[in-house]
Amino acid sequence: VNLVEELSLKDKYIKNVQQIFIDFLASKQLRLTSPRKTIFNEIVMRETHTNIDELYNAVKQKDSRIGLATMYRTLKLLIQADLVREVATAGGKPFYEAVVGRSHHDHLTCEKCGSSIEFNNQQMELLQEEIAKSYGYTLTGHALYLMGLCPDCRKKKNIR
Amino acid sequence: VNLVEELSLKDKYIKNVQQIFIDFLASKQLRLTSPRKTIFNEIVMRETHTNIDELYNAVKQKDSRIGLATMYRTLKLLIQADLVREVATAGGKPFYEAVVGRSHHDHLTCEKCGSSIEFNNQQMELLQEEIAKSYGYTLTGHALYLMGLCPDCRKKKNIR
DNA sequence: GTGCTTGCAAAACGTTTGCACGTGA
DNA sequence: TCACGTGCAAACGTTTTGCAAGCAC
Repeated sequence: VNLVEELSLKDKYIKNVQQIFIDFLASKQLRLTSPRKTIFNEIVMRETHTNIDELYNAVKQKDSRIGLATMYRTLKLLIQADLVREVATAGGKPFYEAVVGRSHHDHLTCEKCGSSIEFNNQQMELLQEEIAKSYGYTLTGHALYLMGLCPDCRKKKNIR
Repeated sequence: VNLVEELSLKDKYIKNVQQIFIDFLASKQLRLTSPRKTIFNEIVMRETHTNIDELYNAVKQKDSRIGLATMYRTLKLLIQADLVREVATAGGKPFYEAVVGRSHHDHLTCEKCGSSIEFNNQQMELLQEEIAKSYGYTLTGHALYLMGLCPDCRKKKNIR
């Protein structure tokens, strides 16, 4: 696939996801407005999680008239529509990430420098199913955060 | 062990943990005050996690003069002393739980009724170590939240 | 045209901080 | 004694909300 094809594939993909959002809105008698479109595109395009500030800056660059309140309101809609997930963090500020089109992953975060790796481990997924089942639960989702020291920070720590 | 013995064992246990807190305070030229004692007892006695509101209510009942600010300040100290852990939640309000004397556990929560089971799975712990290592990280901690439907809620859902 | 949406500013919320007064070591 | 600790209230940063004007359907 060359670059042009790739771009058009991505476009098509976003169109499809956008349809999900439109249908969701329609089902609640809500309207597809320009701010909602802008915010939708900004978050669904992203490859990794972001926080409100980053997202709002990006949105403002596309349309500087959009207010913070609209960000929060639209984010809530996207979460309800199951297109975006809000993840609570230790620092208090949650981050947001697109759900559709992103393969499932968990997070491995360095507690020193805050850098974060996303990983996926099939054995882990299976084990979780098993544990839930053993308590009579049906697993519907999970969140796993591994905290650690990244190679860089461990090196620095040893030198000091 | 009869009830009286059990109580005295628990007392002794708390005395020991209290000593950790006292030593921690001393090492920082901090003082063991009456509010700190009250808050310490209230959280270390608890078998499961709580939030600030529950904790503050309990503390107020013991000594109504204690202010919210002191709650937060003392909680911070207990976290620094590694006696309490703060856990971020999706709803925004974190919860707190004693670390010492509580064996390690993860959470399995029903997304319908909110009830929560604490579990521990050794295989899971080992697998996490492995994953971290495979990315060059040293694992220092983790948080795992399984979401699902508890047996009761699944039953109800099927009937409807 | 109707009623959902918006930006703005104000309010609300949880948490932190400055300060004068209290208190433990 | 005197530095640390406290309660109170004010400040803070984030998120939500009320409102009048705007816009989608």
